[in-house]
Amino acid sequence: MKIYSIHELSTIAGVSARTLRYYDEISLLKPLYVNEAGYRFYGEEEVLLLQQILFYKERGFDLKEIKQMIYQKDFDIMDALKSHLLALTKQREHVDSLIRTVNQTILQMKGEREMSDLEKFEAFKENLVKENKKKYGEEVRKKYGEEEAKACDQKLLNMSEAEYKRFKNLEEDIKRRLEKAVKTGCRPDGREAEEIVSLHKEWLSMTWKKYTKEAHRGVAEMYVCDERFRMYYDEKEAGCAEFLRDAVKCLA
Amino acid sequence: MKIYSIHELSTIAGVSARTLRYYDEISLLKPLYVNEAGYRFYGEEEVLLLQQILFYKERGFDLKEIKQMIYQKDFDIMDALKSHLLALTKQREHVDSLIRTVNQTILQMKGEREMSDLEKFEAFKENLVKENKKKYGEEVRKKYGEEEAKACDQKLLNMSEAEYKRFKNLEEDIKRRLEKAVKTGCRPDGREAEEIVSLHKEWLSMTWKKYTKEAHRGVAEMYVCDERFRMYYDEKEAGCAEFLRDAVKCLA
DNA sequence: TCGACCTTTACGCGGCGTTAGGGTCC
DNA sequence: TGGACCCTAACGCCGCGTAAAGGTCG
Repeated sequence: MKIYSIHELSTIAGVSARTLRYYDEISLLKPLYVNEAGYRFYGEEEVLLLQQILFYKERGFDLKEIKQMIYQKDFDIMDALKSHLLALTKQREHVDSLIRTVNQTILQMKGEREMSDLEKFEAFKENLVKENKKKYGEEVRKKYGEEEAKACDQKLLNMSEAEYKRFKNLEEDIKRRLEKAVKTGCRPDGREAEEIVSLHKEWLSMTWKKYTKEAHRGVAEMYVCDERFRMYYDEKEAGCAEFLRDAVKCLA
Repeated sequence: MKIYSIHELSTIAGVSARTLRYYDEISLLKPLYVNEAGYRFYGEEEVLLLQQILFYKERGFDLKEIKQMIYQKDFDIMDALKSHLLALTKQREHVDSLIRTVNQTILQMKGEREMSDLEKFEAFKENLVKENKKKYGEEVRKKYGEEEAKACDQKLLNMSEAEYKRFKNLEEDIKRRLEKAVKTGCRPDGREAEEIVSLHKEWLSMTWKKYTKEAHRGVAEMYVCDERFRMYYDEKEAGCAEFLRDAVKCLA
């Protein structure tokens, strides 16, 4: 089993050694063992616990609460992980809500919209922590049961960071080549267009169960209709979304 | 102009009165004026400043830093808002990254995947704060110029909370009716299907610039191919995504 | 005159950062 | 033997919460 010194663990986990000593002091995370000189050493179980601690911290629990949770007699890491998933999806909604508030405030400053003072703070209040804390106790386990599938099974969010980065790179590559193709006036039934369509197919296939031409054409059509997508493709060069749609229409 | 007492402001902003007094004490947020009895009163400008303070807090700045930023000679709320947008989109990515880590950890615990100890903490480290703090200073303004469009112009995130809630309600309504239709064995070319398709069209139109049947059919096709969507519709009742696709094919 | 609001002053806490002074490992 | 690591002990900071003791407003 891999054993870590205090500095090693602090490095891989991105916390300070002082923090680990403090966690030891308050018995939140004890080392696996301590040698005669007093040096602390941590094993695999401690690594997992530390990860749990950090997740709970992200969710806004204080250390005392965390201690109670992870040293409950029936603490189950699997349950905890599922609970993190739920909490994190709430976090996402919270951030989205903040983004909307910023956007609305911008619109208001431009004079394009009215906004009450209450609205300006709505997003901050969303009882994040309260909601969060309710979600543990006895009836949690049932809740997980119901909501588990909802939170877990989005393919994108199930990728590893490595996979995700590859996915993102491909996405950017497609965008760059699209921009160039439009700028240089390529034809949507030409050689380069064909390659772009093929890359796009590959990219779609990373998240699709079964690829079909019809769906591919449909998505391309949507890129033009849905502003969120069109703005993405047309960000630097107008007409990219349409070029992609036409290319897919011709070549997919 | 609307004038708020300390308690009123604390209520609409979701902070404590103590906090406001503390902000006064450290000269982070002074009242508009103080009456003879020492009562504090806040006006519209203070409301806006408090909103800025809270945004910066969400981004992880401490009060001293915030003070420096908002009392810079050339502080511009519009610039600040745009900077918040950028920071918040990073936050979203951060949360997504955490979600992926949780999912991967779950897979590892099920024995379906290997995971290094480093990977377990990758998402926590993402130099959120550091990245965040770099993004202010002289060269910020240029940056905004470049990235502004990217961050701002997603239609969904530009909705007000009220609009957004209506949007979400419609979404849920569609889902419920779909589930019922599938469960009761409705035909995809029947009466109820027609209504669902119509609701779905309305829902799409809330984010689409121009609605077209082709795009509608395409999206419906995609719902079946892309797990992320199919899982959403099929969550409680299998076959919803396919039902919707078939209905759209027949009736749109 | 009452009760809801406001004030200042002061102590305390959580979660560490940060020395200071010294031991240990290879 | 040196330098990279480790230790404990102690103080200090930030951002408030909280309580005490009292003034003010309608």
